[in-house]
Amino acid sequence: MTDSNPNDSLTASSIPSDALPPVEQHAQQYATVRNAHETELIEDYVELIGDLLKHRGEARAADIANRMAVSQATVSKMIRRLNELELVTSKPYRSLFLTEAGQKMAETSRTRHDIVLHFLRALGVKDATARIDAEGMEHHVSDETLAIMQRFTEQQK
Amino acid sequence: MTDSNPNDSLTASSIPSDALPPVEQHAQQYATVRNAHETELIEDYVELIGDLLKHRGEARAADIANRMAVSQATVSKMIRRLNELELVTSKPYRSLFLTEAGQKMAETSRTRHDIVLHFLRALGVKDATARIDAEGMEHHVSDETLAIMQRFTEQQK
DNA sequence: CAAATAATTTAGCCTTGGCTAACAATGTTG
DNA sequence: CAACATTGTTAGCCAAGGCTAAATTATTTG
Repeated sequence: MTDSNPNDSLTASSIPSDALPPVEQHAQQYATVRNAHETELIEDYVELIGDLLKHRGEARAADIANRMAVSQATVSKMIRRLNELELVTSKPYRSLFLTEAGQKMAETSRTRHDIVLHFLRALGVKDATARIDAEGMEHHVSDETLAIMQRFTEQQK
Repeated sequence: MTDSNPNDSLTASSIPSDALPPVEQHAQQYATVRNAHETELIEDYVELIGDLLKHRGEARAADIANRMAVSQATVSKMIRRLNELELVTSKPYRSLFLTEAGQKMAETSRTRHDIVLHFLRALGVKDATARIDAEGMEHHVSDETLAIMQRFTEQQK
């Protein structure tokens, strides 16, 4: 129980963090993360498709592949999934469109993404780093934290 | 090549949040996240094993399974992987131990985790939420951002 | 100390999300 | 308009990380 971790420079904080949480709470943490992982790639695709439609007028599989640094085959397969999930509509060899559900998801993702990105910049993180971090963090930030981030960013202006 | 970006010549910081980043940068963001995904489960296991050893004196597969809300079979399979990666040592049907590399990873992960957790609490996020968010965020926070988070937390004291 | 219980491992299955290679459709251009 | 280039799809492979069921190995206890 006595913690003498030399690398932990934060043990002086008011709330100690070196105790194991109760099993149920701990399990909940991991389960939440696993759950996020199932949806985050989907959200990334939908968000990107929405962005491409907005800024380029069309979303082509080749563009997605380039922007995600992934093969076209991977994109093609994923688009089939998005179709099954009724998030996009597509005709073979033609550009993509978002369904209503897809648009809603794209918007939500984009908003979350922007809040996290702006927050990181407001904190003082360099742009390139903030973009990378935001991409990874956005799917793991609760609504509660998101609201706090947004407030923080507003106050910095 | 489609998707040439007319805004590529602008400096990063002047790109408004609703513009698409240059393809290479965008690709880098996604690649970084994919890369993080490959290691984060490993890190979670190693971190948890380290915590169990520290607080309970031993790390048993059943405890890991309970705390991760995952089957024992899944844990057993993962332990084989951790062995191959030379992060843990184990004899069949016996408790686990971390190798030197494993200990180092556990410590690093724990430190990152704590910094993020303390930061979120310093921001004003409720404890239970902060724990869940920290679990998901920790693997996606760059060293740069981590340092800023730590500084922020210190100033709040 | 034998039997019951608990813990661990193995086997075999599934889904996801990558890949390459080959093929098909579309677009471009000499 | 025929040939070439680009884009999209399909087939088939792989590894990771879940699961259940069954077998194996401790551990506890009557």
